[in-house]
This record gives sequence, C-alpha cells and structure tokens, in this order.
Amino acid sequence: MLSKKTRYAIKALVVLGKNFGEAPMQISKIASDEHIPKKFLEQILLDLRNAGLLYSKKGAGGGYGLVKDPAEIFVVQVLRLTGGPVALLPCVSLNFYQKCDECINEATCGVRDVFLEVRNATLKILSETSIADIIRREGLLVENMEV
Amino acid sequence: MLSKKTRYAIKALVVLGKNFGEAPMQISKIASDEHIPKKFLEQILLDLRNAGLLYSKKGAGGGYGLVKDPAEIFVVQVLRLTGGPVALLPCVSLNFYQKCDECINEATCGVRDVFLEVRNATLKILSETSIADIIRREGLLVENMEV
DNA sequence: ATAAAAGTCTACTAAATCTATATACTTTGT
DNA sequence: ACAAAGTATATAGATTTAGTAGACTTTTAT
Repeated sequence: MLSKKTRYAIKALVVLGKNFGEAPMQISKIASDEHIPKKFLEQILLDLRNAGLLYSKKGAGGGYGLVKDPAEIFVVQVLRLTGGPVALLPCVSLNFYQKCDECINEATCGVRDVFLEVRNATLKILSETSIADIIRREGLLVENMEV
Repeated sequence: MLSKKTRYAIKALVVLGKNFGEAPMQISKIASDEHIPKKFLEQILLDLRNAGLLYSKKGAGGGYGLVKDPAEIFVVQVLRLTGGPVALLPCVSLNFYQKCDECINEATCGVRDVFLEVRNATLKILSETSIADIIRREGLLVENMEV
C-alpha cells in the first residue's frame, strides 16, 4: 500500500499540473480543495521542492508551482521521492534494495523471481504514466460518466 | 511491501510443497531450515491450517503438510490469507476495499484509474503463479547458475 | 516602515501496525 | 507415563506513519 504521504503528493501534483502556467498556488488552497491536512502537506511540498519538482514563492501572492511540464513528471518519481518503494520485496527493489535477512540464496530464490516479475510490470506502468496522463484520464472518466 | 508474515508463509508453503506426499514436517524443522522465528511461524501455519491450506498432526511424528497439490495453491491466496493486500490503494483493492477518505469522487479519480491498472497487472501474475511454479523457477535458477 | 501573507524548518506526539516472545494447554505415539 | 508436537491467547517491544506545534524568514501591499 502507498503511504498517505505518497498519495497526497500525487494528488497535489495533479492539482498543480492543472494549474501549470498560471500563478503559483497556495498550500492552504490545495489542502482544502483536496482534503489534505495542511501542516502535513507543507512538509510534503517542501520535499518535492527540495527534489526540484516544484518551485516556491514566499510572501503574499506566493505559493507553489510545477517546475516542469506535467507531461514530464512520472508517477514512479513521486513514489521514490516520498519513500514508497515500488517492489513488494526489499530484495527486488531497485532504489530501496535490502537483503531479505531470512533468505539463504538470493540468486536462486523462486519467490524473489516471481516478485521481480511483479515489480517489472508495476514499474512499466508507473514509469510510463505522467501527471498529465492522470489529468487526461480524469477527463475521460468524467466524459464516460456523462454519457 | 509484503509483511514478514506473508513472506514467511510463502516460504513455508514452498518447503511443504517440496515435501508434498511425504510424512508431515515439523514447525521446528521448517523454522530452522528457512531462518524463521519458530513461535512466529507457529501462528502463521495455524492460520494457513484454519484456512484449509494445511493439515496438521499432533504428537510425536506429527507436523504440517499441504492439503492440496502445490500446483493448486496460488500466491495471491497466500497474500490474502496473511493480510497482504495486492492493491497499492485501498480504493482499488478487491478484498480489502476502503474508500480513500480524502477522495472527492472515486468514479472520476485519475490516480485511482492508474493504480487499478497496476493492480490488474499484479493480480494477473500472482493469480497465475502457484507454489509449484515457484519450486520450478527455483530449479531453473539453480541450473542457470551451474552453467 | 510595518503588518499581513505565505513558505521554511525542526521537533515532537499519538496512533497504528508489525514482529516476536511467553505461557499454559491439548493431543498423540511409544 | 512421558516426551513430542501442535493449539491458543496474551502481551511486549519496535518501528513506522500520520499529524500537530511553534517559532522563523521572506515578500508584498499599504
């Protein structure tokens, strides 16, 4: 399961993606629109800023905005920045690798082999899906509802 | 990430799968072979037994064994029995569904739509892979090592 | 110049969950 | 009778997650 932190980060980026090109958006606006605790969101946006995904502007009229086009920000990046490993086992994680301490021989572990396959499938989707894609999907879902 | 409980359960089933058709195997044997804390494993095997996957026999010469052929036990079952949800978001989980409390409209949520796709890909693999498959993969990996 | 708006930074707490252990009990085989 | 082995429940300890608090800095508008 993704942590709330990761979920909130993605949602915030989607909102900021819709706002791309406009004036920066305030934390409090994002928080109330998306039902995210404001203080928690502050920390998350700060992390995303320090990672270079967002710019910020202090003072009146300040706020946050995307540095890059939403089509160039991929979901997998957000997971990694917010500490959500893609893999279901530590021993198949690319960015959060850890030896399974009970494992006898990693190279011949059949369990690992299966979850490597799962990771690859997940990774493919998450590294091909951008914030812009999420916005697009949202639009499609709304259309389908109206029909 | 899968919990240790889920990982230990899968490993235990693999060991019992290799032992299928023979005399029941003792918890302490499985625990020491697989480096799993014995007391913890006791609880896990009990759960798997109560779920109908294993039979048990008390007393001297007792132990645990698979009820069905390892080719008929799928990894997805084990995840579910041991509380490891397949989905990365509660709102796309089939067996552990929960509304995301911050979500405004689930039906048109683009984030959900992406993670639905991820869940389907994961589910496909895990529901097609059996304990017997894991054992088979292990054999293949060992062969490849030797070459 | 000053006050208000807005982000920054660090620390802390509360709750939940996971992992593991302890203890006492029951059944079965020799 | 006794030892081997599983059953059952409770609980402790550790870790992680989620959220809150408070004091600080920068910027804009008046």
